Amino acid sequence: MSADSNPHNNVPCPHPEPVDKDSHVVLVDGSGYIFRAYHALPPLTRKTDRLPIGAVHGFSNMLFKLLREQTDAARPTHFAVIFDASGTTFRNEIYDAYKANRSETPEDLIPQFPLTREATRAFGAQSIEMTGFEADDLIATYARQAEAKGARVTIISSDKDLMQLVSDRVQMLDTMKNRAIGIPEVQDKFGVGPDKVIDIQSLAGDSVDNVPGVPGIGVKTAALLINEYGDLDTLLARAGEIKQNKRRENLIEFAEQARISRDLVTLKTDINVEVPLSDLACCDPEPDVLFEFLDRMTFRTLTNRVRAAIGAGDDDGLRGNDTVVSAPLPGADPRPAMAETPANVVFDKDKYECVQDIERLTHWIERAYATGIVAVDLETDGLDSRAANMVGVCLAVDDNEACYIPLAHVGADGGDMFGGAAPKQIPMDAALSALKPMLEDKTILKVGQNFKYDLGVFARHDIHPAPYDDTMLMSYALYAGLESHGMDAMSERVFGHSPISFKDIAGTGKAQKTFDQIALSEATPYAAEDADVTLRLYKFYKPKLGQDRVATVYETTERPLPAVIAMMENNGIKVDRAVLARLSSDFAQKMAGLEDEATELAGEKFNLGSPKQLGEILFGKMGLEGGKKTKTGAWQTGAGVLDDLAATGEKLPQVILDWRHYAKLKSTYTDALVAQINPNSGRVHTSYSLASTTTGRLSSSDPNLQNIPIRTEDGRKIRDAFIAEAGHTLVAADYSQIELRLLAHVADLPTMKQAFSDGVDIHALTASEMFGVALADMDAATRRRAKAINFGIIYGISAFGLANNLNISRSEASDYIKSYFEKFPGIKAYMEDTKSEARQYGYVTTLFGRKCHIKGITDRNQNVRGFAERQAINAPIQGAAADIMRRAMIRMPEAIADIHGAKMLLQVHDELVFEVPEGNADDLIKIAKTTMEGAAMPAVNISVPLVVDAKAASNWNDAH
DNA sequence: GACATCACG
DNA sequence: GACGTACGTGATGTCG
Repeated sequence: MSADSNPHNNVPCPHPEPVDKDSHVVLVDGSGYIFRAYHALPPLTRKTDRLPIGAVHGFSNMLFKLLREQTDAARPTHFAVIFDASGTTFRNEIYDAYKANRSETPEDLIPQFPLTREATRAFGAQSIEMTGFEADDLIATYARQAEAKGARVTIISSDKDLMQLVSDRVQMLDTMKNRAIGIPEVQDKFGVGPDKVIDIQSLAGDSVDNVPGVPGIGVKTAALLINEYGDLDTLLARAGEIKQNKRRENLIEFAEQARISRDLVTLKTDINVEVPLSDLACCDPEPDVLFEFLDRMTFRTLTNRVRAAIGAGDDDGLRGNDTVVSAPLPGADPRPAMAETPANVVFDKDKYECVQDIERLTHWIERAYATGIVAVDLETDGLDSRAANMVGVCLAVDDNEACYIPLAHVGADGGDMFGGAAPKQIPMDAALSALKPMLEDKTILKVGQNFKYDLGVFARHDIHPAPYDDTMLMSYALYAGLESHGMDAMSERVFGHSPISFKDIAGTGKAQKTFDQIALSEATPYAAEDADVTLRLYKFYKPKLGQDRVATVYETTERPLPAVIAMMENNGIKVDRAVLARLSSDFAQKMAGLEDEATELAGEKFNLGSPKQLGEILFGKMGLEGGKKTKTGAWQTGAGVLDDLAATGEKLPQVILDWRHYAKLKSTYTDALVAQINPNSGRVHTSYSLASTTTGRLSSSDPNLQNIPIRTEDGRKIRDAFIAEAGHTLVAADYSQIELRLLAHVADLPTMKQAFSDGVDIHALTASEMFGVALADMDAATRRRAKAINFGIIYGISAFGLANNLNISRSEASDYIKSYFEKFPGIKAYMEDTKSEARQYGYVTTLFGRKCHIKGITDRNQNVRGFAERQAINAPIQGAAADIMRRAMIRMPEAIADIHGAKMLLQVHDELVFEVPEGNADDLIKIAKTTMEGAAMPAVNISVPLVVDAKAASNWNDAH
């Protein structure tokens, strides 16, 4: 569409604004964007008529986002979208083959071109095009004009042809990758600064645009030559000096072709533009025009966002029938794009029902039977699934078809919370009796969000829902490391809908109400909405599991877990108060003594728990050398620093270290654990999070039972307090060296695999390989070094890290690493392959197919990228170990079912703790070992044996 | 609530 | 050549 054939294009701006040094001119490469959006984004079609609008959708979102930038620095003062006009350009006259090898424009993209122009104008931005010129030339002209007036310019594009425009005032922004391109990025890409980009492109050519360049010269060689000779003309003039025969001949023979190429790639900066720069000034969009457009496109979520942003428009008329659906991506497994938003999102809280009699409850249960699927959510008066009491149940059977069944609300409706009568409710026993058959019916799928919690509460009422799906775990299988899996955040991302927050109805802080105190009129919309959202999330995520190839991971290592973990959490472990109390007072005494010592050494009383005060005393008052500041400017007083100081013979640092040791043990363990003993069970019940790590590990909290001390003698004593019930015994079973075994398998390290098969001490073997010491003569210090290196490899080793850990020089550490790579070829390849996988896909995968998303792997900041690379190297190893443990845990309940009274209590990453009646310990050890050692099978046949050590004892300390 | 520190695998 | 780094977690106390 050319400028003069479309009366809407290139219209003057109603409010021209001169560009000056305070201006920020944003120029969008509209044509470039639409092609990229078309190929990169999932195909969307308007539901009403199948009109393809995916690229328009992406384009509109981008416009909106740019135009409502919140910071002054980022907000544009001038904004235009520049398009290619149809027809030939001056470049075709220079070189008739220019862009001749471009393929046909896809058919379903063509109708989207006029729509993007329309979107541009609807958002109040200028849409610019000119016959005979490409968008790039117009952008170049405007950019140079603005630059000359001292303005900042941002070009929205990732087209390398525009990189010649970059300067200290002009930067590019790739909105799809959210990457800024400035001078350093150009330097990275071309090996020269922006001012020499043209010379590089003239030599290297471009197969996409059919720019010929000089044969045999690519970007690397071109950069080499330009850096040596300065510019293209000099190079061509002195081409005879070049040593390499072929290169010299080509440069001479194709000199003219290089010059033509230069004319092709050089952007015109002197176009006599029809629309002056000042006319690009931003205008507020006309709400009527904008909403009409968005409505016609059926962009629901964007409509909502726009309305929220400009506070205009009303609900009526914009709520169309909907709308955008995504076409499936056949076999595609692209970079982990955010799930695109479905547009049929209308939440109608008025349709939610508060169920207060058994007839209505029966009605809802029948609906669940009719649909075969029901979202279930429990409301309780607390967050701890053992201490909390059930307050109500929510069900959802379809969009907006949800109900809340209050069961234990106190008087709040129509009375004060002390004197008011409780609202009308179905007696809990009656309601649960009615619900139980449906919840346990194997033909009805129950859908929950973090269903482990609900299962735990239901279990205390002897209800065991099955089968079930868990939306949190679906999201985890799909997006671990990329997105959070909380319901509110998912709802916002997927539907653009923020559910009522608990704080809104319960308040915050000390005055926060528990759910049973909330009036039904408020409780119903909140509670029913959670079930409604959960069911919708399920429908949205379920097909994605297959599309994104994580269905097996979800089904085998995620979905079965909540029931198993809920059972473990409910089991809890017995803790001996007396042992902890005695330790607590021991530690307190030790601390008191150390405090006196510290006061004396420092010459004043100070708070030993304050790193700030300590730093002042050590490095200020006492004037010790070797102090380092943290990034916030405080003195570092971590264990490493104090260790170094202690090694110089200084007394105070060691006293502090000892004091901290006892302070940690006392506050975090002896004192805190006692407070965590559940009054009903007399045991400690941790809570495991199934979806909070990036690698598939579980985490434990309230209290964390995965970090009970073991490495020091004092700390170990705390484990004496973890005991078996009378007449029972504890069994601890842990995988031996599972991560190193997995490393040997995935990196294919023959020497290491052989050692594991032979049952050789792996650290000694490593030491022997690296330092040439015979296994029989191995000394502890050498073995310790090798052990540190083995761990380092798993963590994505760096010379600095290893040096730090072993207290050796960096060059020495560097030599160790080099020698490790030589002795274990395969490691290097594994590391490179893994990093490359992460770069390509944005995630790495474990042996079992779990995806671990890695952020920052292509970041231009070396630190950020380095961190991401180490994560990428570690994640498949830690993740595979986690997968194996999950598989073992999932099989364990059935495996130990024959041992009456045997219970699984705890998981500590590579260890499981059981409680079993005395006399059955040997049976349990046998079964636990077999189950754990065989847990990778049949999915993966690990090429080294997995070995589990297990031991029974009356307390956790002795079980090791 | 951020930060520093330290417990675990 | 300089830059900061071991991987994954959660709980505690201090301090603004």
